[in-house]
Amino acid sequence: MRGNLFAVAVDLVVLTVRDGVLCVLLRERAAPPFAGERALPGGFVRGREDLLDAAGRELLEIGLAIDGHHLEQLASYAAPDRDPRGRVLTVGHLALVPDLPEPPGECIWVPVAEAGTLAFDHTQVLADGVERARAKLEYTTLATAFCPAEFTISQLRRVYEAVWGTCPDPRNFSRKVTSTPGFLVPTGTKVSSGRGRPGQLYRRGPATALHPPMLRDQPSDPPR
Amino acid sequence: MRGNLFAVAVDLVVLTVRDGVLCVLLRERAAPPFAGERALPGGFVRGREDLLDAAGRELLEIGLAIDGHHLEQLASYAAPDRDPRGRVLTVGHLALVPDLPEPPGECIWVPVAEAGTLAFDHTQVLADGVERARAKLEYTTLATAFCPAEFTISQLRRVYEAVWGTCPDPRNFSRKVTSTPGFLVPTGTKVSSGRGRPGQLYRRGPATALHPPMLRDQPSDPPR
DNA sequence: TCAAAAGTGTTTCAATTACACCCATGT
DNA sequence: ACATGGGTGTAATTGAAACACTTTTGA
Repeated sequence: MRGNLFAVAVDLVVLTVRDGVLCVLLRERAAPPFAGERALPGGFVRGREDLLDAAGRELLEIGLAIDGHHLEQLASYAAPDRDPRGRVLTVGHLALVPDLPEPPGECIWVPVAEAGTLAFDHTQVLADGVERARAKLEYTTLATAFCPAEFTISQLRRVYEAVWGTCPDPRNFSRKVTSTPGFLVPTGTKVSSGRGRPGQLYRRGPATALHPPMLRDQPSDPPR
Repeated sequence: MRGNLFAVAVDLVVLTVRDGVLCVLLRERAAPPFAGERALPGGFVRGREDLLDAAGRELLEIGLAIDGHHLEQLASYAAPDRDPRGRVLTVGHLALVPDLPEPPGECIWVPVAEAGTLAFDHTQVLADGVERARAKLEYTTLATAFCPAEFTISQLRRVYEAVWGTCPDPRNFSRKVTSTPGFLVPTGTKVSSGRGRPGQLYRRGPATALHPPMLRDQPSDPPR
């Protein structure tokens, strides 16, 4: 078998919305390389694991339950000098989780806008993950992955505002999501958010696609 | 460094449109494993190559020039038993080329609908590649990657028809693509396609995104 | 002259936008 | 009572779908 051998890692772009701000889960590296710098959580693929299994295990080790969370493969990165220890290919994964009371494991939540430069090529992996999340909010129902099991339309709208930085008119947004079949399932109960009229509670519906899509004001120009 | 070692391969989903039919480039495997079966062209990553470099080299070895062709990473596949020789991770790539007079190299053009079951997990890789191409025609100008340097709107429309199986009304399609700034650049010359009124010739413009997108009648429901 | 393909004009319809207005609740 | 957020009604606007019709070529 020609070709050289690689260690294969999975790295996780775990995104959430905290207080209206899109945040990513980062870990400060204890050991070299890049000791002391911030990096995406991740680790090597073990034994007979498949990629998504390895990513799920890393989520578990961080302290996040697997099921109920969105987890998908992003892209692979294998520049020859990306890891000084040798040839390491990493498969970036995107995980979306609802707001959690405490940062899990040894990790910290950092606003995406303040993430700065990360270890390895994780700056690029993070950028790709955020762009993927932004794009998918347009044409899928993925925004619910940022919400707890039951949520109001306001909470869902705040997800769009945090991820996109903007969002359509609240009243039209409400109509759009409730009129898409299978997007939201009303629970029948209402909840008060402190002030104002209480909102209807919803769960995720079975729909995944959004037709027609939700429109951003100035969508970014993705590379072909 | 924990974790086991992998051989890393790149496999290519090379798509083109021949006589109005979406075709994929396949190679019959000479050596085990899967000897005699059809597979996607590909090979192991060598030396200090990055992934896209390795995919470009494979394209060259097949006999296709690199530049001018669209080439992008698709996804990685690493199921533990996908290759009987051991742990091999493959990074699928998508390449789009215009119709070529002869099938390059040792390869054959096979209509995607007749590809059947391929070696390894290449059936899945092909399906993912086709789905990516279908999706990208909606919101990018990628269809021009299937066309030669100069082409008519009819040729471009036939790309949509081949890839999607359907396409909007020819007259509205014409308006849509010509009214999107930067999609098409008229060359000023006309060309006759045997019968009927000659059409205007165009080149690719600098635009990559399509806003608003081209709409399919029944878009497939992509996994979240 | 006719068939075939390119391209324009125009009507119809669906969806988004914008915004006036009412509803329900906490203070 | 009133501020605050939830939600409905509705007109204006935009863009796509549908299709009649003209233009330009080859046979």
